[in-house]
Amino acid sequence: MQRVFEALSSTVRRKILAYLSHAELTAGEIAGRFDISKPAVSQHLSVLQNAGLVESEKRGQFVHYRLVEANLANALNGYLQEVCPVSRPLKRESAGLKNQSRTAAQTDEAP
Amino acid sequence: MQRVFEALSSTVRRKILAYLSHAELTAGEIAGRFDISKPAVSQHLSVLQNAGLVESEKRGQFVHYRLVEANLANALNGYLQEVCPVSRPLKRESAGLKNQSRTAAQTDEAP
DNA sequence: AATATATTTAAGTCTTTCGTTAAATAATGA
DNA sequence: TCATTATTTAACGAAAGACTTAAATATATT
Repeated sequence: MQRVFEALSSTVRRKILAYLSHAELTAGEIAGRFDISKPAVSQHLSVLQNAGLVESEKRGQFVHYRLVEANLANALNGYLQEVCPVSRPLKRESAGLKNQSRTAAQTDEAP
Repeated sequence: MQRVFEALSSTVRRKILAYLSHAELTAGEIAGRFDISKPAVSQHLSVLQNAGLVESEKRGQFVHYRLVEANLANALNGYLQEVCPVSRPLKRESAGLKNQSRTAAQTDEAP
């Protein structure tokens, strides 16, 4: 929990997760999408991996990274239900979603 | 988005939110639940307030803090829907849309 | 074997964050 | 008014985080 939220506190790391949500990528492909050095990206990937949000597999000389969706979803949904108990805020929550011009959904999402 | 995740990256701040999920509390009541100084807690409350996760109201000499559940839920659910494909089919289904696949843009920052 | 490519580790700097104590602000009550 | 209580602001040092470049490791190529 601590590591997940710390991992998510960085814009670069959230962007990495967004990239990985579309496709598995090598470390180099990820680094190529940022203006920072490869070692810097490598460190960000370590943080994400230690948080359980990504996993890596070495194939040949490349290291492929992929998102671990379940861990991200469980961490965020779990925390949400801890702090925003489902019983109480359903109506207010979906009203808020509509208000923010995001399509309202996921009020009854399974864990 | 940035401020929300930065706010959530601290254990103390997540605990404050947990306390506030059960009841509205004054700054002093919150500070009394931690072993750090009152100014430290006050700063944490500022971070939470700047992130839109809590709001405060001064009544007499006390400042009462309460959780803004909708903002927390929207931030976390919104991010999850961006990054976790599993949440997207549900979203489509409940919205009755026949949207093809993921929208490629909008990776991180909210519109 | 020698070289090139992909990635990580190491070491150092710079900035940010987290805590502290002391002082300021504001409401309460003797 | 003066003192007390509640809270925040200010200033500062210690710890942590995010970069950098240089070096190490591992795989592929010639």
